[in-house]
Amino acid sequence: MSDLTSRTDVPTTSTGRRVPDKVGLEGLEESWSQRWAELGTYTFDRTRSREEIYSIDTPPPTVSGSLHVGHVFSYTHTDVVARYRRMRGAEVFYPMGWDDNGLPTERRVQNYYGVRCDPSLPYDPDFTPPHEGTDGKTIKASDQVPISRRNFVELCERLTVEDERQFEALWRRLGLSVDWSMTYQTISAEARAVAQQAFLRNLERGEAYQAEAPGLWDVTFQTAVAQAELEARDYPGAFHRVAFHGADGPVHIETTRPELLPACVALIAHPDDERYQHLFGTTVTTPLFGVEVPVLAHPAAEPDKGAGIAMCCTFGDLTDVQWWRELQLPTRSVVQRDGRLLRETPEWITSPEGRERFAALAGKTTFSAREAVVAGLRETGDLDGEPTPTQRKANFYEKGDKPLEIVTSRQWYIRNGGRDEELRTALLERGTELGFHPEFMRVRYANWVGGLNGDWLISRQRFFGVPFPVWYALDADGEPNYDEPLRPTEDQLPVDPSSDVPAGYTADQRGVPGGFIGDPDIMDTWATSSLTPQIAGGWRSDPDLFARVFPMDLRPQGQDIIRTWLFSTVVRAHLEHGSLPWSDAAISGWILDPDRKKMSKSKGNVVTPMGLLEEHGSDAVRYWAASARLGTDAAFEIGQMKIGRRLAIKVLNASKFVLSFGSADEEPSLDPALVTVPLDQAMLAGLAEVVEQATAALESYDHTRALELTETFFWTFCDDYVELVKDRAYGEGAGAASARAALSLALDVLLRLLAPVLPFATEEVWSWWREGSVHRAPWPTSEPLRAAAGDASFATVTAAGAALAALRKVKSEAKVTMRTEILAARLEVPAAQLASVEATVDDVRAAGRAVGTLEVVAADVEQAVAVDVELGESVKRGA
RNA sequence: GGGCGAUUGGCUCAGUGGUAGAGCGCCUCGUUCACACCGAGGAGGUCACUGGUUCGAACCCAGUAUCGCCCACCA
Repeated sequence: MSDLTSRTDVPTTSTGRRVPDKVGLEGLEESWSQRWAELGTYTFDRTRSREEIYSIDTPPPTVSGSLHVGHVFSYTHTDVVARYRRMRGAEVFYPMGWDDNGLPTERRVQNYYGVRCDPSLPYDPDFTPPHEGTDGKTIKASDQVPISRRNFVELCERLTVEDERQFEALWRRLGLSVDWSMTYQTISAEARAVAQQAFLRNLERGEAYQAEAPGLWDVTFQTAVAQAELEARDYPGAFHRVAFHGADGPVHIETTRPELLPACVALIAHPDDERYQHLFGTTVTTPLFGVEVPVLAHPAAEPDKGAGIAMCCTFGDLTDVQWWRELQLPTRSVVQRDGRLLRETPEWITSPEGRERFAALAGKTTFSAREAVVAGLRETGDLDGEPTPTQRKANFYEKGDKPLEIVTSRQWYIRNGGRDEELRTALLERGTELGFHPEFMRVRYANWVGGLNGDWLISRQRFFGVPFPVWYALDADGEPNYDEPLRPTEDQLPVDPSSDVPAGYTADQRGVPGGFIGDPDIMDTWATSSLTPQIAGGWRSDPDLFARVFPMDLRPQGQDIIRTWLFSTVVRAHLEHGSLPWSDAAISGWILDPDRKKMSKSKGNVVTPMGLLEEHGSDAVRYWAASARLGTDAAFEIGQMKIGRRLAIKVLNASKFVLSFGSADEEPSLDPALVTVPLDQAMLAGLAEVVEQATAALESYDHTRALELTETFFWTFCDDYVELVKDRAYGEGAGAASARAALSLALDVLLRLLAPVLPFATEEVWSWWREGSVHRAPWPTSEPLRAAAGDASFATVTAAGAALAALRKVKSEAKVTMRTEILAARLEVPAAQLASVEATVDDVRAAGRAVGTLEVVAADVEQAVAVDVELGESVKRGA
């Protein structure tokens, strides 16, 4: 049994043939995926050295998300690479991860079990959820039972087991050559420990820091949002022309956010703007609220925008933040974290009328506050004209549906070059060291890094996720000391500061003066996902393994997450290891539906991947995926899968035929010395060329070109070469032996060339006549083929094929069966092909049933043509 | 506004300086001896547009248009 796991570095001696009478694709996925599992065909051998290993940082799919054909598409690309590298002799490290961290899982667990995470609660080891599997029904927040973070994580792990099973079943059926004993989960204790350890080291080196600063905030999810998660969307708004009161009369500004009037801290115009020179240095008062604010000059003000003079509020947009910071303006925030205005009138509004105005707005949403402010401005006559509707761009959290507000909060950041020229340059340099496939994806990295405007915000005010592993000492007044966080040691990780206690404290000191509190926040999912090489490679728990796989060779991923996953992984590896996380990145494109739109659930055209595999067969679906080059969007095309299916079936049938020659007890010979006939040598010469070109293509991550070359050769091999030699191969003697050896040699090579794309059909055929797995067989090289071919040229096969086609054409035009004999004919061939056709004329005769005289002459023709043909009696249908 | 990619037969895509290619679809025909999940033959394109370079351009250069995506733009 162990023979299938052993490497076949040299062609094994064949042990005869076990070709079934009937061949087909049905059932190959089940039987082979099971056998591969039993035999450990893809088991990773961790004794190999770094030089012998090819390691892949596979994207962990979000298990709570739905399975999508896009997954099948891009994971097939990776598997083709993995199988190729394995056959090239590398030990492939190809673990699968499950991403069960983050909002999608949080929501599912809430609904599935009817619970809600409350990190302030203690762990309950005997907790039983109130519901179990509520069939997608949403449980109202008020009905959800609050539980500790640890209980919540346990439920998550329980729920995702089922999701993972489904994914694994799909991947096995698709034929991913993953070592299934090596999977990881992004919410596992190990992943949490890795994320916390990496964070603590960042903290120690000063790469992670806390800051109280204005930042983008989602009022629905009530969490801070990072630059990478922004999405600019069109959002309807209106310009309001509003009068401020100056000493010399009104000063008009235009704003889309009149509700921020109470948060106004200054009016700002460009220093060169002549219209406002006389106002610089003076003050004006805000309408309605009567707050005195200065008129200031700043170059970021654009004279041709709006009125040319802007109202600076804390905070309406990122320009406000810039002005606030650079002009050292006061902070007068009125929008709270829930998206509503302050409930109490702020102290900077002093006039009784202003305080009354604000009191009427207190606690309102920004939307109703805006209506109220506009009504007020109308009343006082400070609204000049009517609001003009406009379509503006606003920043949204990619999962949210309300525009982001800017609020001040204490957050954790990791330095990513966003405010540090030296680090930015270093990270841009890393980008140039990384091999992007395709190359043009590189600019997306450079654009993103070049456009960063701040460090990486990694803290989230959510409940489910990896907690920050720090506590803060409370002083005698109960105020936390944020400057010196209390840290665990690395061997204590993972910790949950909401239930674990820092060294030197006892549990009853939590939250009391002189005691401590835990950091309430969790890390952004990218803070964990950016460490997949470290998690999968055993950075923390298995340094021996890590040394053998890191830095990894390949990161396959989608183009949409270059700015997030790819970049953040580069940042973490750069900071922790001073290296790239991998040498190459393979970027897959989108799947487009027939309307050329990205396939999505909302379009209602989602096809379940398992259904696709069941209907068309895995090899067929893989063929479709492998036909699309990296970085190129591909159409979801059933037709392409049918072509793949046809190819897989042809592989089975042609192989069966090739293996049928010779007597049953005779072993197919792979002896190149037997190949003596020019046509056979010419075919092998062509195959040698294909091997070289396909190998070069795969080395440069161009699996599509490799497949195309192989496939084209394979069809020519079947349609022309096999047809030409089959009569001879049926016979006896040196000619027959030559044909049979050439057929076997070609089959042996073609199966290996096709194995990465069609793992099931090729393995099935391999099992008929060879030992071991084709997927552990060595990738073919051209040398043995060239040795057998001598100086023969594939042009001979082309010429003979063209001659055969000319004979077929006569019969096709005469509408007779191909078995009709040709009693006499003259073949006119291009002069350059004359020698080739003459050398192969016996095979051409046999294949064309040219039993009588066949004269071959050179003529001024572009392609071989048969003239003066005398056909024998047509074999009619049913005759 | 800046950038990246795409634009080739009805469809999906190759082709990156030397007389337009493949597969699917279509048309005609054939077939129990590997394969009807088959085979043979055939029709079908001024290579988005305009200009330039060149003996010669689908391919190089400049510009235009359309589509997709990334980034920026929130007064």
